[in-house]
Amino acid sequence: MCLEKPKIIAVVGPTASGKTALGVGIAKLLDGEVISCDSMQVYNNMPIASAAPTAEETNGVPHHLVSFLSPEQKYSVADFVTLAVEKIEDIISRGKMPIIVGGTGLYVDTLVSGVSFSDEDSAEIRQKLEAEADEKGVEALLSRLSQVDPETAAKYHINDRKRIIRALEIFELHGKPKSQLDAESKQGGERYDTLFIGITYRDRALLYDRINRRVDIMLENGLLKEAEAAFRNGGGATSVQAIGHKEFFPYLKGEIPLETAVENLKTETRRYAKRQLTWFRRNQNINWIFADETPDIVGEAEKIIKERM
RNA sequence: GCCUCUGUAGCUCAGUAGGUAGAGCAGGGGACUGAAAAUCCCCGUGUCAUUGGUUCGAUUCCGAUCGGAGGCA
Repeated sequence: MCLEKPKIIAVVGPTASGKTALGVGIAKLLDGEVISCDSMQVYNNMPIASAAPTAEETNGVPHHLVSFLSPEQKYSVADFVTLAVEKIEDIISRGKMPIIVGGTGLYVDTLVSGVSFSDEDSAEIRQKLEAEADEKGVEALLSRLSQVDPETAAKYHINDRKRIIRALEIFELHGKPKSQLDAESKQGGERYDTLFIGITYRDRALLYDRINRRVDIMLENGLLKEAEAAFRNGGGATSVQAIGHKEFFPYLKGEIPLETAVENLKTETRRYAKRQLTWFRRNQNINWIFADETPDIVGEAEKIIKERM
């Protein structure tokens, strides 16, 4: 017996492209609820930096997985997928349409493609491997990896310390090479029948203009204060990574002028958008909408939905 | 007005003892399965300000012109 997979809609695209508005527009159209696929919006100390949807923006449409974690709490793809799957089931059970909206490509793809995770706790192993890398060098770890998992080792550059360590960590924890585990994790096949709608700008310069302007608006909305609060709390593992916080830390330490920090923030955001585009570009199933040549974006999305769903 | 320095990649600057040039940043492309807004890899042709001269050959030497910075007055 083969049950039909649940239908969901995924709205993806680079930062500042207008995903939030589109998600809300589609939700209104289909009586849906939004699940944020974003690794930073989950934290409750960075609503401005992460551009978490405001009450005004959501306009009554429920949004899930936003601003519910304090910055000390760890979060990962596995956590995200577990929570998102629950939310989606819940939304469907209430007869509503799940709409996943977000720019964290790894989260979106992992959720949709049906990768499954086992329980694991590898903090100790990782620490041990980190120490070993410091002592003997990453070369030693990579050569060990090529013994136990030649397929993965061949894909990694010697400087990709993080991934080399993770691959060894997986081997020590599960006794299986990462390449094998990855293959097994996909056995269930796609989790949903997903309609992808992407939003971006045909002219990259226009996207970059929007990013620059949005940073200025965030500043007007109190971004610096938000970053300062995070800084005073020791930064937290998350703010150290969060674009919109980390760029102000050197300024708050008195190392660079404010305007330099702002410039750096704009540059980092642009580069982030570029990486997001690289990620999404390889997904051939995305129906792209170009905001700079589409007067009625929600209308265009509606057309796509009617045609393909 | 005179003197000195300076004009090389989008930006900051190296460099060529004369044989058409290279770094950082920006920018572009790619990767990505428990940190992912993170992490990692690859990519550098530009009238060497303009214009004369010397030379087999000038971005490099000399002159003039036009920008820029500083000094003298």
